[in-house]
Amino acid sequence: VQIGSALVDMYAKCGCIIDARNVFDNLSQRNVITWSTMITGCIQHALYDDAFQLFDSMQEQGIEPNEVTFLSTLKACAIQGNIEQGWRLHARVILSGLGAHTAVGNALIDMYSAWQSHQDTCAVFQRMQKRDVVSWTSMIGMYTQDDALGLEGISYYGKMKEDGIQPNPITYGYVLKLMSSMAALEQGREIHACIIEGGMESTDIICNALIDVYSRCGRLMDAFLTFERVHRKTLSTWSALLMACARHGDYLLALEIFTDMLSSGLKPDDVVFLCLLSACKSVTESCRHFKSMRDDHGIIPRPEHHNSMVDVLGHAGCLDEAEDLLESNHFGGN
RNA sequence: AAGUAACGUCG
Repeated sequence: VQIGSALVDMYAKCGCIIDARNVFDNLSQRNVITWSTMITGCIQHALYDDAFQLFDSMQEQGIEPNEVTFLSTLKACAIQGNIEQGWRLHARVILSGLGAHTAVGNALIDMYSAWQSHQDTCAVFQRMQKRDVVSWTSMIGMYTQDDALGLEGISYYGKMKEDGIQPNPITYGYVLKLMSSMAALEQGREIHACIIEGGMESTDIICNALIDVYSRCGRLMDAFLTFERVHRKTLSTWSALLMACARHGDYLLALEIFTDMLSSGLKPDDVVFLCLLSACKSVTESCRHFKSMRDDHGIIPRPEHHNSMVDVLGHAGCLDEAEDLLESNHFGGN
């Protein structure tokens, strides 16, 4: 059974979900782990219907889902916004006696938060018996969805510390995001001090968040200094810096950054181009990058890219061209 | 042998 489960897992993680399924179907012995592995594999490949069919079949065959099974199926409901299935799972969690399981509770928080059901999220959180970093961090994360709720998010950060739970870089990533959206500078400094105290000031996730904070405060230099400290620069890192240039109105600098990024070997994605386009001031530059994105990098323009172009055209006073572009934009952007 | 929060654009 163990070998079988491991095989299914291996194929699923290699991206061969078909092979995983073949192995799974041909196994003579399957336990909860085998089923959960297969279900998780399907979910990672966005095969949600298959996942839930398997979830039903396993029970028909007398195998009860355990906490791990619930963790991945709840996540699937969160991602696809499958409300009926999510409620059903929540009920099943309670029936299975897993109502007090911390990780399962966290998955529920995350699901309701992804659905934007504020009430349900809070209800689950309050009923939890043991809350860990993930529970608190997920709550704080929920409050980053809406700028108006920033203060509430910060209050969770305070309560978390009172509760003796140590925030981690992910927590601080969210907290910094809240701070910058509220433009709370003094509080931001306090947080920064805590981050340094915790020895987390050089973790990539925090640096990426800091680049953003600095750029919103107009501190381009600090954004750059932070950028230098990032060990593994990802697309997020680069686009945060591109946005910093864009906010600063420095197209040439953005272009230089973009070129550096290309020579570092990373492949730009649609978001990187959005940032670059938002730094463009002239129609020629903007068109050039737009075409290069589509033709050289094979990225299908989204409505947002067109909108970015429309902005530049508008600023340049080319209203007719802007209108043409808007009309050719069939994706419903404005 | 399976598992929950993870940083960038606009939203």
